[in-house]
Amino acid sequence: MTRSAGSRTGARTGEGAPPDEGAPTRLRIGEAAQRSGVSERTLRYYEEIGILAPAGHSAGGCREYGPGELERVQRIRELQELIGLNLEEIRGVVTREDRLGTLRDAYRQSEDPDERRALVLEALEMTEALHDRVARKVVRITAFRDELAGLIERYRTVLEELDTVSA
Amino acid sequence: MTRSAGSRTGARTGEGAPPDEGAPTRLRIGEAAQRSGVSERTLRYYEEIGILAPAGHSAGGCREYGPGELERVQRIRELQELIGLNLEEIRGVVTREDRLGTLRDAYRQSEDPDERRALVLEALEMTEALHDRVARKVVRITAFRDELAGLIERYRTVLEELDTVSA
DNA sequence: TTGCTCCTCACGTCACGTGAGGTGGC
DNA sequence: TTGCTCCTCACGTCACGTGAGGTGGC
Repeated sequence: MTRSAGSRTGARTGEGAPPDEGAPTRLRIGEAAQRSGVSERTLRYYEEIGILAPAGHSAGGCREYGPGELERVQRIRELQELIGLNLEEIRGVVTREDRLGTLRDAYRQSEDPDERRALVLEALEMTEALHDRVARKVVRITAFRDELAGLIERYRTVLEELDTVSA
Repeated sequence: MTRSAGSRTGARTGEGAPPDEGAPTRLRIGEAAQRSGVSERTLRYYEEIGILAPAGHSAGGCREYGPGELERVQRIRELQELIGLNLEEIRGVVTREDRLGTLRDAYRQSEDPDERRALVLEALEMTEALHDRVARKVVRITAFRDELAGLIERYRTVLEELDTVSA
């Protein structure tokens, strides 16, 4: 409930703003959407289905997003666009990553080592599976790119022939 | 209306079938869907919106697909999954490719050379635009793959550390 | 006749898009 | 007060998924 409502326009047009007071930059939904390249609706929808919560709310009830949330949007988009996961699958991935994140918190370093090991192993296997999917897609898309390059070559040849004939 | 209904099971389990009678293999929607890796509904939907027509119909009214249609499905899928075009954009691409295809028909070789040139030039520019989009995506997805590989490395290191500590 | 695949509606779903109508801080 | 951005419904859309109910050839 730390009342830090304002701070709009951020570091936009160099205005000699005071050096950060320590609190990370909080953006309202409009700016957050623009910077992460999605729509406001998308951010609200991600919140609705529980895969991305705002860092907090302003006094007036506006959603506020920090850098961590923007990174999360990037992650979600990568998993969605580059691998082709749906949002339910993505929930599974980011939930596991969240649990892993808690491992790095200092006050949890003393937790059950077996459980820690199991969690890291699970994350390793999940990431390997994702890597495989991406690697296969890289193969397909590279082949497709080369196919298009070949097509371009042929069109150019045809054009040259058409020109030499008409000349 | 060439009545060639039957020919199911195709060249499935080596049955010593008579060597092809010349007519290209026609598949009904079930086999066609399986071979191109999409659902029957998807093939019907593509027909509904006018981007893929069956090669013909059997006497009983069943849709029949030839090798050309299966290739077209592949093309549509590449444009959809690897570039991220929607079906309206895909319609634009395949329509242009169709017009280009008519250029190769012998009985049309005598058409207006200026129009031919314009068509090929148009196809060249369209393909270059597609190539650029794919190339950019290759960059992104390769970076993502490497990022995942780095994550895997780190998880493995963490696991080793956990093991040496507990040993 | 029984199985299988096919057919045509037609409603459901996922991931948002797009207004409608209203509030709230500079 | 005027502008702007934000809010919450709520219906629309795209690309299919998923039965319902029925026909047709081996």
